[in-house]
Amino acid sequence: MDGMVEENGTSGASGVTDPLASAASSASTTPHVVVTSIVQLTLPTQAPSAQVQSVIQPNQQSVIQTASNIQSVQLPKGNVILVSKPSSVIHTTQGTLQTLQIKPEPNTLVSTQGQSCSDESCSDDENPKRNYREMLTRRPSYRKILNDLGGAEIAVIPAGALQTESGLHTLAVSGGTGGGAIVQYATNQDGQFYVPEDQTRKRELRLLKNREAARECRRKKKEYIKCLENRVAVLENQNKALIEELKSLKELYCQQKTE
DNA sequence: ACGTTCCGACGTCAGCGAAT
DNA sequence: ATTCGCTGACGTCGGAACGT
Repeated sequence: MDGMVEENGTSGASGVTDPLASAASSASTTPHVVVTSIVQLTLPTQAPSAQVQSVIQPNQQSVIQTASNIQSVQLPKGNVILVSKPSSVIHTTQGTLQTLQIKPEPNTLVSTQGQSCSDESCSDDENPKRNYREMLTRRPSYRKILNDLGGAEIAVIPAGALQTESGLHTLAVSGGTGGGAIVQYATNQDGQFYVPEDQTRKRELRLLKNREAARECRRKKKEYIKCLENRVAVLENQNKALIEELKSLKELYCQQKTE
């Protein structure tokens, strides 16, 4: 933990966007956020040193981590942190652990209570494209279709059938994990099937990339759900507090009225 | 101990939109 | 038109929890 924490105390820190202004924008969802001071933090290590000038609400002890090496830096209470580097993670240590990852936009304000989150996945904005996509029903996979048809594990098409102009054949394959696949085969002089090497390599590369993409996608999805859950918790607390406030104000009003 | 059910993670396919 | 990345859907697997 050799991170450098530098207290500026003003919003005019070098190259720092005005946190108050940003806080105001996030205050639409978090009107109770009070900025007390600004911490400019340079995370340690040679690795992607996440320079963080970041954000947080008062009276919360927080931890900032870089996404890559997960080294954390404890911050004193009562500071506002402005994150200027994407791919940083902020954990609060108060109550249940909360994690926010700053992804796409630098200079995005983040609050540790999860009311506002820079990740697009945490946005309340309606995404028409996504909504549209969600409305679309997906057609069944080839594997399912084959199963429904009572198909065998592998449907082999005789050499010569479905031969394309390029001299390749198309086979529908199922089995193993996941859905079916359409694979192109060539035939040699004996009429036996083989898969061209470059095609095999391309396929392996595509599968590898997709594997990693799927992993990342799941990670983001989990993060998003956590973010939503945090938000629910925060809003529930706010709601409770407002109800209490309303109640006490009512009582006060009634008292004064009777006097 | 065993079978069953549930759950989370994974790999793959398919389809979409964006980038080229 | 093609390529690429993202993500929903699907099937599979392994482990935990549970009932018998």
